[in-house]
Order: sequence, then C-alpha cells, then structure tokens
Amino acid sequence: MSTAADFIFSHTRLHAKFIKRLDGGMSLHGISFSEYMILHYLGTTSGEAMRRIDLAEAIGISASGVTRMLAPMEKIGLVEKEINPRDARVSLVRLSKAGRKIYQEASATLDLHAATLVEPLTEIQLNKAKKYVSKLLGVAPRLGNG
Amino acid sequence: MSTAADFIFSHTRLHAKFIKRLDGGMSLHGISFSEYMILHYLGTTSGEAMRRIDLAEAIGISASGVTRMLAPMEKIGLVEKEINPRDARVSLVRLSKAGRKIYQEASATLDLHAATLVEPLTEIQLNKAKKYVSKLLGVAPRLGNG
DNA sequence: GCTTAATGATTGACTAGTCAAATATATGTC
DNA sequence: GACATATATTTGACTAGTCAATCATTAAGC
Repeated sequence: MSTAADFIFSHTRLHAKFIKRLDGGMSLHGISFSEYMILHYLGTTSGEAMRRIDLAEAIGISASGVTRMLAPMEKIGLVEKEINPRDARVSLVRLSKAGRKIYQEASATLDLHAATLVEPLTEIQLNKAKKYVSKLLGVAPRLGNG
Repeated sequence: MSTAADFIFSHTRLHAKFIKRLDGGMSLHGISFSEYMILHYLGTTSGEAMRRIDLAEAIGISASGVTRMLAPMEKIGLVEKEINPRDARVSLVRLSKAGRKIYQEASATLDLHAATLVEPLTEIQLNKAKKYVSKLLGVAPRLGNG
C-alpha cells in the first residue's frame, strides 16, 4: 500500500473519530454535526440567507441532501424559508432567531470538543496540519506563510 | 470559530472529497471504498481471517454495519464465512480467491487515485501530515484473532 | 452442574444521505 | 411570442450505515 493510500486510510478513520465525538457533543443542543455546519454557514454568510444549492456546495453534500436535512430543521424552527423575489426557482434559507441562539450555544460546545480532539498537536503542528488540509482541498490557507 | 473547530471543518470537507473520488475509482472494480477497506484488512492480516468485531473496529464502523456490508460481499464471492472451532459465537471472515484478485487490482487503482489526491503536498509534507493524523488518532494497535 | 453475566453476531426500525427523474421557473434565440 | 435549454429544488427509490433488542454461545461464581 502506497504512502498516499495509507494516509487516506488514516484520514478516513480520523474522520470517523471526529464525527462520532462531535455528533455526541452537538446532541446536547438537539442537532447533529451536519446540522451545525448548516447553522454555521447561514450564521456567517453576509445577509444570513443562502440558496440551498450554495449550502449544499458549502457543506459538501448534494442538493437533495440539503432539502432532506432542512425539512426537520424548518419544522423545529431553526431555519426559515424565504422567497427570492427576483428568481422564483430559488428558495433562500435563513437562520431564525431560535436558530441563531442554538448556533451560538452549540459553537461554544463545539470549540470545547474540537480543542480536546486536536490536543495531541501543538499549536504549531495544528497550524501546519491546517495548511496541509487547505492545500489538499485546493483552497488557499487562511493564516500563515510557512 | 476556534482554530481547532476550523481545522475539523476543513478535515470534514476533505474527507468528503476523498471519499467521492475513491468511491468513483473503486466502482471500476465493482466495490465501494468501504468494501475496499474490508478487503484490505482481510488481505493483510496474518492468516487472512478476522472476526467480524475486529473488522468493525479496524474500519471504524459498528458490528451491525459489518454484518450488513459483508452480506452482499459474501453473495458475490469476495469473502467467505469460516467457523471458529474454539468459539461458536464468532464467525470468521476470510478473503476468497476472487476477493484476493479484486483486492490486488483495486489496490493499484487506489494507489493511483490516492497519489493524485495528495499531489498538492511534497513527500516531506505528506509524511508530516501522516504523522499528525497518527497523533490525532492515538496509536491504536491492530489486534489479531488469537 | 446450574445460574448469571459477558461476548459475538444478527435483526428490526430508523436516520442520513445518494442518484435519477420530475417540477417549476428563467433565459436565449429566432 | 414560442420553443429549446439551463437552473434550483423536490420527490421516489435506494444504499449504507446507526442503535437497541435478541439470540446463541461461552465463561464465571457458587
């Protein structure tokens, strides 16, 4: 098995570990980690409203996956549907007030769990790891130049 | 959002990218990436037979998940069931001859795709990345079936 | 040696997605 | 203005798992 394949194997196992832990953490707030991701993108996008298709692209699932995830979130009042007056095909999604509150509370929990998950790395190592992940994603890293 | 949480977000997106690509690659051999992982652990364990529960632990899914995955793999002849004479509770899983062939062919394909996926990193960076992932996973020893 | 507890595997009911097709609307071309 | 084509979303049918309960078997206590 090549080094590259071996790396991806380990990456996959690490993902399973991360998700298991974070889903557990988010369940205190009645949401899954995927749902947290949705709240996050809605909460940090300018205007706080997004098209479903952009949300899908942002969190890396399909458009139909977004439809299916949003249905219960709408039902429990985390997000609201909003009509786009300029294009009736799109239905914008917006954080509700309750959704914003959950998002803020869940963010604190998430940060705690994330911190313990990355604890085996020093801060310098974590920054390097982040840089590598950004490179692999094909995205410019947000910080640093080394 | 903390650095740690940001890192995990990116890690999650990278996982989605990896899986999408590798599932595509493995489909040439009629299997998914998860199924490849099973073939891999069976193919590289000493004796080539494993207990289902150890397989579950190895690839990071639940015992029932393993039962569900193995059913079709057994049906198409990739793996074989084997009784443990010392403990009738366990049913060992073994690579069939056909499974070994598929495993070897799929390994070549996997290495190719994995290589292009990690191409943005130099060899030194990849080794560092691997080291970080191992640290984050904690060093989990691989158990045999003794 | 009988009873209770632990272990390995499977099953039932469920969740979270996938893809392909259908629906609704918008846009470009003539 | 009508028609073909593209885009955003939803729906139907399906896959890949999860957890809790159950079954079969083994191990442990007395």
